[in-house]
This record gives sequence, C-alpha cells and structure tokens, in this order.
Amino acid sequence: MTGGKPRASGRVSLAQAEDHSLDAFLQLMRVQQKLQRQMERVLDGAGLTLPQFDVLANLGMVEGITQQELAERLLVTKGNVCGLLDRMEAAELVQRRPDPKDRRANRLYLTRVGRAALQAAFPTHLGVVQECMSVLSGAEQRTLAQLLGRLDVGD
Amino acid sequence: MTGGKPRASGRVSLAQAEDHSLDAFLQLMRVQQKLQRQMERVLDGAGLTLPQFDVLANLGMVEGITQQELAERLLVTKGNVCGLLDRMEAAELVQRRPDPKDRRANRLYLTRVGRAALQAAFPTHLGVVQECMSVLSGAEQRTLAQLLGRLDVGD
DNA sequence: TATTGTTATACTCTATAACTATA
DNA sequence: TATAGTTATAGAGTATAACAATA
Repeated sequence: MTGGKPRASGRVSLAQAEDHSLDAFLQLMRVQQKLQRQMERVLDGAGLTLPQFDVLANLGMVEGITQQELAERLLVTKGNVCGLLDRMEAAELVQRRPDPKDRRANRLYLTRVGRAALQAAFPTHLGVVQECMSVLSGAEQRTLAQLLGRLDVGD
Repeated sequence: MTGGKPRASGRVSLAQAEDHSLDAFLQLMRVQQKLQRQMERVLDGAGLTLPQFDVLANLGMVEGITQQELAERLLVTKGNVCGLLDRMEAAELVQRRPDPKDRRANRLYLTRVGRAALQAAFPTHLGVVQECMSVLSGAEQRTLAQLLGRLDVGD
C-alpha cells in the first residue's frame, strides 16, 4: 500500500533506536499484495480463488471441522464462510455433513474432486512460493517467519 | 492463509540449509490479513476503504500523477483505478484535471476535503501501525523491512 | 440465553475486454 | 500503432444484521 517501494533514507543514522514500524508495515503490505496476485494467477489455472484454496488447504489438514471453526481459521465471518461453502459445494469441492451430536453444526469434508484439486494445486503453489522466497537464504526465511510470528498474536 | 498459526516443528534441527519458504509465506499472508482487517476497522471510522486511503496517501506524497501512474503504484489495473477515482471524486476526495500537454491524460490532485481526510486518518493509522509493530525492537523492524524489501522485486 | 448456520442486503474491489480520443 | 482513460460486464469476497433451529 501507499505505493512506491520504500527506500533507505539518505540520512545515515547510527542509532539503533529508530522506529522502522512504518517501513516494515508498508513493505509487508506491498510484498503480500504482489505475492497474492501471483498466487491468484496460479490458482486461476486450477479454477480456484485464493480463499477457496485456503478452504481446501485447511480441510486437507483438519477435516471434519465446523463452519464456525473454519471461519475462525480463515479470519472471516461465519456468514462469509457460508457463501464460500455454497459456491464450493456447488463446485463439488467440499461437503457439509450434519454433526450427529450437535444438530446445529455441520462438519466439513473434502470430496474426491476437492482432494484432487488440492493435490493438483498444492505442488504448483509450493513451487511458486519457493521460487519467490528463493532470494532469501534458508536462515533468512526462518528469521522472516519468526519475526512475522511475533506479530501474529492476539485478536 | 492456510489457517492455523504455523509453529516450530517438534524436531529440532541443526542444519542451516532447511527450507522455510512456506513457513515464511504462510506467516506473511496471515499477519498481513490481520493487519489489514485492523486497518480497515480504523479507516472505516473515517469513511475510507484501504484502497481509498492508499490513493490519498499516494497523492499526499506525489500529487499530479496520472491515473496510469497511480495504477502502477497501487499494483492494479487502470480500469480499476478509474472506478476507484469515480467513487472518490463523487466523495470530493480527489480531483481529476486534464493534462494540458497530453490531452489523453488526467493529473490527480487532492481536494481540500481529501487532504483533511488524509491528515485526520494518517496519525491514527500510524499509531495503530506503531502499536502493532511494537512487539519488535527498532532493529528487528529494520531487519523485517529489509528482508521484505529483498522480496519486493520485479513482479 | 447462547451458539450454529442461513439468508438478505449492500458495497468495494478486482479483472477482462472492447471502446474513444489523442499521441 | 501505441497510450490514457472510460465503460460494460461479471464475479468474488467482505461485512452486518436479522432469522431459524438447536443446545
């Protein structure tokens, strides 16, 4: 966001205590946007949107969760998930099954088609990710993941 | 994306050469999503969407650019920018002025209202950013910005 | 009363592609 | 021919809020 790749200011400073929060934030938004667009292009070939791929990837890891649980994982509202699932169920990618123990809830499962779509899309997705991240060393990638992980708290 | 906060695997490894690209990628997508939602909530109080704030912030830095230049900065299409500007012009936030030297082009300017909106929203925005990023030291923020900057290259 | 899911509403953003005017 | 901008089309995703069924 706030376009234009941030660059180092001309003024060199020796101080460690400077605030770089805005730099980091802008760069984060910008890089994510680029990566997201790229992922969308890749997934488009598989007929999937990014949120749909996220649903598949989540169910690939933890099948049988409820819609509410999925909503929490995706960081969206339950109404949102409902529409998302409507479209994906129409595309035969996922299946809602009533929970026998709690008749309010649905348990979510991949269909055969959904599993195939995930298995087809994931390697390509991973390949693109690895290629994008390959400008960083493994250690740098780890550092990046750790720093981001520290930001991934609360709320 | 692909919900569930990634965590260190139980298996401890001494190798430096491991690939952490997916970890970093997932964490990047996830953190950005959280930050974006938070920014949207903040901006909603000012009646702005995130893309609209981006337009204001860009024009605040480099007024007089063309729609095409703005599209490139925002990493979106020109058709997209056109609609965005339609809404923002209707809200009196920005103004299109025909370029006298190139009668195909428009030059973009903030209105008084747009400038006021930017000046009102920016400090709050910055405050939220600083608060979010405050779990990292200044040096860590710098490292994060630098690592991300390395990822921010050609498409 | 609280929770799960659904529905209704509404809007922004996004892309693609065809089109106009100008360079 | 190429570029700047517009328009038309289309759809997904998102939120909010009110509603139903169940716990």
